[in-house]
Amino acid sequence: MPELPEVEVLARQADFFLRDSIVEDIVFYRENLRYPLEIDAIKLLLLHQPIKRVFRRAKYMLMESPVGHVYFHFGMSGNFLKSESKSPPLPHTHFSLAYRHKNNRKGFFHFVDPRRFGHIAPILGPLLADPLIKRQGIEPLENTKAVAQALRKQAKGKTSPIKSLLLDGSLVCGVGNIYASEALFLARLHPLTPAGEITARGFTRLANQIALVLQSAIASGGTSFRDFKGTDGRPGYFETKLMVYGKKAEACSICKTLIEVVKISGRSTFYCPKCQPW
DNA sequence: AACGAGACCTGGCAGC
DNA sequence: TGCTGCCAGGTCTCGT
Repeated sequence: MPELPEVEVLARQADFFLRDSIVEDIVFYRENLRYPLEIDAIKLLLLHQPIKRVFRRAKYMLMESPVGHVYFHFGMSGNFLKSESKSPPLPHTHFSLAYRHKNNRKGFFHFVDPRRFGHIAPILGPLLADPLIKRQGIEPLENTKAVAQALRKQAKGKTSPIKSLLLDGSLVCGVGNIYASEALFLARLHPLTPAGEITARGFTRLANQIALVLQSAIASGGTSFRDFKGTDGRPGYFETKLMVYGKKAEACSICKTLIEVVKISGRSTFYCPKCQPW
């Protein structure tokens, strides 16, 4: 579920409520998610601390207090839901946080993740020195020229498909399976094109379209594919704007050719064979 | 070194 | 209706 836009939407909504709030209580409902949870360290960083801000880096949501950061990763099915009630809003709620804002407004956030591919972990030292943060690639919304250059440099001499390169988060972060298909469609590049064969102009087009599709998805509140919801439980509306993802055998909205699907490194990849010539 | 497959885990859905 | 098998947005690890 959550790629960059979905995490951005969750982080903005969480920031709105949690910035300048005190964390009054934290409850863990289990001792592990993807990995064992460092519950004591997370409590040390958040409990009774004021939240300075909540923001996103790559597909991670980061909560900052005066003593450090805690990151939330949402895996494939994770979500961060706001509620007025202390009790878990859904099955598979693994963590709850009670906050009180300095204006006395209070509430709860709940980390819900049925598949438990997500994780919550403390970052004790400086954020930029953390190994996890260090291995994240370029933010695709910040500098499209740098994205195009990085992709081009990495692609040099490579015969592996461009789609695989896009999913490498240590190069360009935050682009997941849905938006990789969408950006390649918008840039008119066949997903199986050997990365090394793409021209400089092709990479510029691709970097621009990655940024555009991500921005558009954020503006729409994320992709409500299957089960994604914002913290308020409302779905995003970007799904209605998807051009190829999940549209196998449907007519391309540009040329009416039927959308095809191919597995690339094990992930379903959707494309229009006419709009995206190889 | 670089790539792909497999693993993690649950829920939803299509097909029988 | 109910069972089985397949598929899913991410990312780490292992084997080739």
